[in-house]
Amino acid sequence: MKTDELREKYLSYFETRGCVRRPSDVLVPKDDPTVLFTPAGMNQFKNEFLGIGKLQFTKAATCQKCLRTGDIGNVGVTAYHHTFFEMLGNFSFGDYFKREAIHWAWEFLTDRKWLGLPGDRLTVSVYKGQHGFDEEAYNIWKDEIGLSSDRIACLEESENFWPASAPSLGPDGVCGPCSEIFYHPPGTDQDVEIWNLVFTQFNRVGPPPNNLRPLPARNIDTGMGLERIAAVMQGKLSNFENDVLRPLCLAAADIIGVKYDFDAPQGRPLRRIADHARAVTFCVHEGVIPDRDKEHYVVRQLLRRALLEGYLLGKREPFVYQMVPAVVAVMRNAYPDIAESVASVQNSIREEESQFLGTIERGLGRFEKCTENARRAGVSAISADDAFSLHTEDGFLIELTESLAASRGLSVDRSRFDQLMDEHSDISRGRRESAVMVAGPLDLIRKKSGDTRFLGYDTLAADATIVGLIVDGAAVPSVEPGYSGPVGVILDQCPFYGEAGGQVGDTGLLTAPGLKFEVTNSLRHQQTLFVLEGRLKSGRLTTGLTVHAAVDADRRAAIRRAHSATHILHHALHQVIGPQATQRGSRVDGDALRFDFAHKQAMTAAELRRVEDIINRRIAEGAAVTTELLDLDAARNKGAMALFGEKYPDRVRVVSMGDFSIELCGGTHLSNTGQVGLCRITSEEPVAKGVRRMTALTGPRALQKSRETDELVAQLQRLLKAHQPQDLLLRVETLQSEVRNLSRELARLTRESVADSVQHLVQNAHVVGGVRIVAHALTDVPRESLREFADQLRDHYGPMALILGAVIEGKVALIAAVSPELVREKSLSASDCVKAAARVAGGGGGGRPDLAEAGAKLTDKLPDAIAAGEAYFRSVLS
RNA sequence: GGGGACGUAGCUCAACUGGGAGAGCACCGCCCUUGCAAGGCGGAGGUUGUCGGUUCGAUCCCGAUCGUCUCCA
Repeated sequence: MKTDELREKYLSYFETRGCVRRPSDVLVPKDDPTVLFTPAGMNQFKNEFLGIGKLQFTKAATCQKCLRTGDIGNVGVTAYHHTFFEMLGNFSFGDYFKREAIHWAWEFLTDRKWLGLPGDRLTVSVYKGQHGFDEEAYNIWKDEIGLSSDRIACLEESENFWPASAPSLGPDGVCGPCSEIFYHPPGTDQDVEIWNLVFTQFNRVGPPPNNLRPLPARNIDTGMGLERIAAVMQGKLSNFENDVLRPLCLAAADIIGVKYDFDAPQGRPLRRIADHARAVTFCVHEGVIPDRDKEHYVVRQLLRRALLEGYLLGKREPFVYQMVPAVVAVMRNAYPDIAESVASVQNSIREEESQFLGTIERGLGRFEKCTENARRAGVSAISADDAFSLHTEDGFLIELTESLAASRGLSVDRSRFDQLMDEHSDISRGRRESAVMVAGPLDLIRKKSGDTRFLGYDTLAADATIVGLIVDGAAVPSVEPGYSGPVGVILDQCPFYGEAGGQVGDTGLLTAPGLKFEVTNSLRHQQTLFVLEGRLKSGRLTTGLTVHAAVDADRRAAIRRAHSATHILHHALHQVIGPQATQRGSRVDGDALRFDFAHKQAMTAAELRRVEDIINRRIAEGAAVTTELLDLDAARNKGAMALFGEKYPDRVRVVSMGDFSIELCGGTHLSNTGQVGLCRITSEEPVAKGVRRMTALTGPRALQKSRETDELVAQLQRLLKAHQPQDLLLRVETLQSEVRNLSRELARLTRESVADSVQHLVQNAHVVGGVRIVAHALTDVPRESLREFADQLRDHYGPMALILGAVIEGKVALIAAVSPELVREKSLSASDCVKAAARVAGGGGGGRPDLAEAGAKLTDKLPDAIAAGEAYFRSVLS
C-alpha cells in the first residue's frame, strides 16, 4: 500500500467515525512562541485542548507535517528517525474517549477493509506505575479487544504517560496515561512502536500523592508516524525503504554520482541527504530560508549537514537544490502547493549551498594553520581548541575537520572537543521558556465571553459591553477613577481594528456618562479576541458596563489609503520585477506603509520609478475596490494571492481592485483607488537575506514629503548661491575641487617654509662625536609640520640626531628622529630621547628607534625638555 | 536569547608591544608593444563602520552601537 493511499485511508476511516478532516497546520507556526516548528499533530489544537474559544468541532483527524531535530544524529543511522515526518492523528475534545480510541485504532489496523494487519502480530502497552494503573485501558484491551494478558505490557510513567513522568516530575496541568501499539515484523524479534494513544484525563496539581485530579472534559490525542506505518505495510524494516523515502535516497545517489545500497558505506549519508532535503524543501517553501537566527538557523544546519554528507562523498558543488523536484514528486499529492514554488525554493537552497562551500573554502586556509600547529607541536592530533574555533568561528562541522584531518594522517581530540561544546552550550543557554500548555487571563475571558465581534468594516462607532479588563497582566473586575496606568479593555463587539496582517490597530475613545477612556492601540489575542489598550481619563470602568466606542476616523482614513496603496504596490512590483517577488510581510500605518518582498538585489532607480508610475496610474484610473467573503478554496481558485506558510481561516475576505489585484486580506480598504490621492516611494533597502523593504507615503503625507524636498533644495540654493536648482551640482563639484586644491597648496607651502627654516636649524647645529645634533623649539607650527621638519632634516642633511618641540593646542608636542645608520652604529634611540625630554615637561611618549613622538602638559618647560633630549644624545655619543 | 570572530582604497588583504596608513589586483594617463591574466613609468583613490572613553598620542586598548560571518539554545 502506497503512502498516499495510506494517508487517505486513515483520514477517511476517521471521517466514517465522525471526525472532521482538518488540513495539516503549517510547518512553521508563526503565532505559537513556544515552538519553532510544529513538533506533533496536536500542536494546532492547543486551544481546543484547553477549552479556549468556541469549538467548531469536537472530533478531528489530521495528517500533520512535523519537524524535530532533537535526534538529528540518529537520522539515517536507525530505521525510524527523521527530521521532517508526517504524523497521522485523531483527536477528541471532550467527545469520544478511551473505549472508542482503542476500538477504532484496532479496527483501522486490523480490519481487511482498512489496513488488514494480522492481529497476532500486534501487542500493546498500558500505564502501570508508582502513582496509578490505567486499569480501564487494560480491561478494554483484554476484555473487549480480546488480547491475552501476555500481549499487554504494563509500563512505567517514563514510558506510558504524557508528558513523560508527569505524575512524579510534572509539569502541572493537563496530562494523562497513554497506550501504545506495537507491530512485530515477520522473521525478526523486533517490536516496532506504531501508534501512541494519549488519554488526557487529569489535571496535575503539585507533587504526589493525590495530585492527579480528573478533568471534566477528557481529550484524546493519538499519533501514528506515517513513514513507519507505510514501511510496515510495505513489508520494509526501515522507513527509508518505503515508497516515499527510497526514491529520495536513489535521487540523492544519482545526483552525487554513487550507487545507493542500503548497507553500503554511502547508505547512511544518502539517507541523511534524503531526509534533510525533504525537510529543507518544506521549510524554504514556507518562507523560512536558511540564515543565522532561530528557525532559519535550524534550516541552515539541516542544509549544511546534507551538503557536508555529499561533500565527504566527493561532491564539490551545490547539489541539494537538485533534490527539490524529487521531493516534490513524492509529496505533491498530499501538499500540492509545494509544486508552485520549486524554482524559488531551488534558488534559495542553491545560494545557501554556494555560500557554505565558500565558507569551507575560506576556512581551509585556517585549517592548514591548525595542521601546521599540530605538526610543529609534534603531535598527530589537531588540538580540540583549534577544532573548536574552526567550528564556532568558521562553521567547520566537526565531521568535516575530522575527515580533512584523516586525509592528512591526523586525528582530532574529539572528547575534549565535545567537552568544549558542552561548555559552550551551557554558556549559551538562556533562560528557558516554559508554559507550553497554560491558559492566561485573556484565554479565560475568551473562554467565558467568546470572540470579539468586529464591526469596523461597516461602521466607526457603536455601543458595546465591557467583558474584561486587564491591568498589569491580570484580569480585574473594575478600574477606579484616577488610575493612570495602562489598561486593556475587552468588548463584546467593537469597531476598532486590532492590529493584524500588518495593519496597525485603531485609536479612539470609549465613552459613557461620566466616563472617558482614550484608546491608544488595539491588539489581538489569538487572532480573535480584541484588546483595546489605553488610559482612563475620567470615570470608572467596570465589566458589564455599556460604552460608546468611537474610532479616530481621520486616522483610520489615512490607514485605509495606505493599505489599499499597499495592494497596488504589490501589483506594480509584480509588473516590474516579476511574480517571484513574493510578499514577505508588510506594515500599514496612517498614510505610511512598508512592504517586504523576496528579491535578491537592490532595485534600480529606473525600476523604482516604474513601480511608482504604475501605482499612481492605478490611482488615477479610479478602480473600484470590492471585498467579499469566500471559502478558502474558492478564493484560491479565483486567483487570490496568498502567502505560503501562512495559516488562513476556513472563510476568508478577498479584496479586489479593478481587474488587476485580488488578495486575501482582513484589513480595511478604500472603496476606490482614486481615494489614495498620491503615492510616493521613499526608500528601498535590505532587511534580511533575500528580502528587501520598500517604504512609501500616501495622501497628505506624500504631498508633504514632496514639499519638504522642495524646501531643502531651496535652502541649498540660498546657501550655495545657486540661482537655479540645476546649478547646485556644478556648485558643489566646484567647491569640492577647490577644497582639494587648497589643501594640496597648503601642504606644499608647509613643505617649502619648512625647507627654508631647516637651513637655519642645520647651521646652528652642534656636532658631537662627528654626529650633528639638532635641538630646537619651534613656534606656530601644526603637528604635521613637526614630522615634515624631522623628515627633511634627517633625509637631506646627512647622519643626524634631532629633537624638535612646539606648543600645539595648549600642550607640548615633541618629536625625535635618528638616521638609521646611527641607530645601528651608535645605538642612538629616538624613543629614549623623547622619553627623557617628555619627562621633564610632565609627560610621556615613545616610538621606534628611528622616530618617536611624545606629548606633555607643562608648556613653560618646553626649552628644558628640548635641552634634556639634547643632553641624552650628548651622553650617548660622548 | 546567549557566546566567539571580523569591519582598513572599488576588490582581496597587510601594518611588531599603542608611535608617519601600505601591497597586489582593478582604475586613469604616458611609453614600449600588438592577441590569450603582457611589460615599464607615473597618477588618482582613505573621516581605518559609527559614537564615546583611556592616553602626550588609538587602525591597535576599553565601552556602546550598526553591519557581516559563525556556533549554541
